[in-house]
Amino acid sequence: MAFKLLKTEGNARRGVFSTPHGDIQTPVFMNVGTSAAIKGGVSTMDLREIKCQVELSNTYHLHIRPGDKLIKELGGLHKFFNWDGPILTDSGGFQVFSLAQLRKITEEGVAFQSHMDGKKIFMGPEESMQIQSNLGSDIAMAFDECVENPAEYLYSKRSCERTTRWLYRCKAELERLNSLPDTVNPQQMLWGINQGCTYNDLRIEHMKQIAELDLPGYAIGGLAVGEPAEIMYDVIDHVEPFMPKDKPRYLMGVGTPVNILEAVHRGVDFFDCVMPSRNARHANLFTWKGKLNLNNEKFFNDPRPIDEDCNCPVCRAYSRAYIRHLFKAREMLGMRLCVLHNLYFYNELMEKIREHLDNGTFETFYNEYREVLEYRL
RNA sequence: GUGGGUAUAGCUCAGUUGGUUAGAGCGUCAGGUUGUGGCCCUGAAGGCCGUGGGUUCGAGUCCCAUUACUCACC
Repeated sequence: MAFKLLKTEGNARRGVFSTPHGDIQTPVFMNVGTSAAIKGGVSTMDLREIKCQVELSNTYHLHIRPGDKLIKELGGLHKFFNWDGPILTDSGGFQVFSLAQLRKITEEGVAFQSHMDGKKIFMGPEESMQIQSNLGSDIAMAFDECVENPAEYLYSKRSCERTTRWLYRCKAELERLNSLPDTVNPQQMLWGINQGCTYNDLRIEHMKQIAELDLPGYAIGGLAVGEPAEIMYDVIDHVEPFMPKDKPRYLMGVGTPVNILEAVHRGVDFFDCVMPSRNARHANLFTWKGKLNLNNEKFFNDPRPIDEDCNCPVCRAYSRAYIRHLFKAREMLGMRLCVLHNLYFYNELMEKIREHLDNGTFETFYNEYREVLEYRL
């Protein structure tokens, strides 16, 4: 369970991270399957074909439905949805703040109502670890408070301090759970999460605190929540020097292809984002020449693939006109094809980044594609 | 055939005792979407108010005729 740094170019890093379910080549994009399913009808049978290395699922959602105890009974998440590669589970911290109703935060944890049925639920560090242990993911994320942006300085400071205390409880609880005889994945790891809103001094102070726990990985959370991208980059620039060099860094929930390029450039290794799949469900696609909205009328008779430079299973077989027709006809296949393409694009973007890092040409690639990827076709 | 009802945006419909530039939802067109409820948000285009007369300073609105659709009865 270790991170091996293979090569660096500036701050950018090329590495490999070992997990109980195989190695992860970094930088990497994790494909988001919140409820143990990639939205849009993509199954784990498809994941290898679209170059997915890591799948991400969510504690909050799976706890509410179908229930983490059921998943444990059925042999854990890997078996449940037929994926034998690495899985990371988010702690539920973010969802408690983004989805749940009527939440009440105390030192113990958060009491809230489920967004599905209004049921009252309590989740604290121990509960989050117990759920993630039942799921048996390879990487469990710490239970944190994702502070809204903007937030008061004093509130952010106190929240960070509490998130640090929660992190110690997460670590203790996971160590206890991993030592139990019937645990699903005894080598499950805990990664810590840096918070601090947009206050660089809080970010740095918090990062120093959580680095002391010597966890196998560290994330930057609470970004891309409405602040301008430049502020996000600035926070990364400030926090990165205080993140352990020999541990993977994960920028949670980010982002656009350009956000990812910029973050890799600044030393980040792991990413996840709903953007490729969510946008795909509305026919918003990413290509090597820019962004494209297949709903646009101009594509109604376009015989070309989504991206002529793409080698994904969708671009090898289907035209823009056909996929646009599927969307207009509300056929679910349209959504599925677009999600497959966008995830392949993201995974291929990461593969190219890795190749360029291997070859020492990342800087050139970064400069060449920063603007192209934002262009609207 | 007789009697009633309806006719307004592509669709389903609002529209005050007659009073500025006739509205909504859906659809269309175009933006947005960052640790995911397929949700949602923003903007735009789109009307000879069935047709022809009439009353009035002024008609989507009142009157007459006509056409189409529709319901009931014969």
